[in-house]
Amino acid sequence: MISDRHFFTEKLLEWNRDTNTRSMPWKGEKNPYKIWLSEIILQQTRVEQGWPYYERFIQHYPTVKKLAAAPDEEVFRLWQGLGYYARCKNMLAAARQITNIHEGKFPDQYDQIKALKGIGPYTAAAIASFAFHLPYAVLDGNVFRVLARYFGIDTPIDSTAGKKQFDTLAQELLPKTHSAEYNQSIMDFGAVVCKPQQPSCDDCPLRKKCVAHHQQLISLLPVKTKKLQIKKRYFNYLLLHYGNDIFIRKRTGNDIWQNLHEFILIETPGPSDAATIQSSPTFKTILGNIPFELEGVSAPLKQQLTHQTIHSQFISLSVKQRPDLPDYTLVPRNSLHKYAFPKTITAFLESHHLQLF
DNA sequence: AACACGGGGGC
DNA sequence: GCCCCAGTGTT
Repeated sequence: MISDRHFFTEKLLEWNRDTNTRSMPWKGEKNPYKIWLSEIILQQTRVEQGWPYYERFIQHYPTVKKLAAAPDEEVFRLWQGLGYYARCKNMLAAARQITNIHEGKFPDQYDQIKALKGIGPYTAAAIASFAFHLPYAVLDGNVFRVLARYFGIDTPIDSTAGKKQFDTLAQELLPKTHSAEYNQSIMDFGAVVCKPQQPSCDDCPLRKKCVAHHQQLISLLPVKTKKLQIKKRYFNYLLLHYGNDIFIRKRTGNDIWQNLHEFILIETPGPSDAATIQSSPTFKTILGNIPFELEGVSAPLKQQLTHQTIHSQFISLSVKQRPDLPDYTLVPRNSLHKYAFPKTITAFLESHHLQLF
């Protein structure tokens, strides 16, 4: 077992030096701010998807102090479309933690790094090893997969026991004086060779001692237990025009699209046509007895999220008398570009050639 | 310990 | 349609 571990680590580093051609904009980066930014953006996000966002953020905010001083709305607008919006909120909070508590200097100890908002065990280990060469092993989707297959571990990776087992193993495998190189190697290896589907076992330098390869377990490892159930939700958006203005609000609470904006929302348990919406009690609460003109109704739009399928339709109305809507703000239609919206809404606006950018 | 959180891409 | 992606915070 011990020799298998030496074999594993040595072959991995050798593969990285001789064969690995994966290039990324932040590879070899030593600036902890840039490493941190890239890691936050890449959480649960493909490199190709996150790359342009990373470059835009670095361009707008070359230092953590610049980011900390930026207006929230401007930052959310830059994050728009990337998903998992709590990351953006936490990133901003962390930037301000660093500026206020650490005087703008990125902390260089694991515990201090992990204490920052939005930084968990993975990101803390990544920053600690890449920026400061501290001996912390990263544990991300790639590492779980590589370890589960090579060592033939069938403990579910989404269980507490599994996390602990893999974490212990990963930490034991880490060559303490080469943490950055090793962490980079195992993640690249998982992404390039030991891929989720159709891994390149024929070219794999580890296959000689890979348990999954020998026992035909490649497609069965790693094991995950949780299966997600997808809820259906029906969003009816009122585009309520008052002169050149329109009503929007910022989404708060624990629901989806935290901190993004939206129009007047009437959520219904099932599909509703525009006529049903207009005669609903909620609609009456919104408009009272104010006369309105129906401008148009969109076709139903569908957006697939990880845990939800959102069916939405947009109902355009105009009023000549201003309704009292304490939760909503009235903004000029041509200033909508200043606010961050979820994909469903930007897609709708673009398809109707409404000014957004 | 279980669950929620976006959007995109591969098959 | 299902799985995965340089995971974290909340309940």
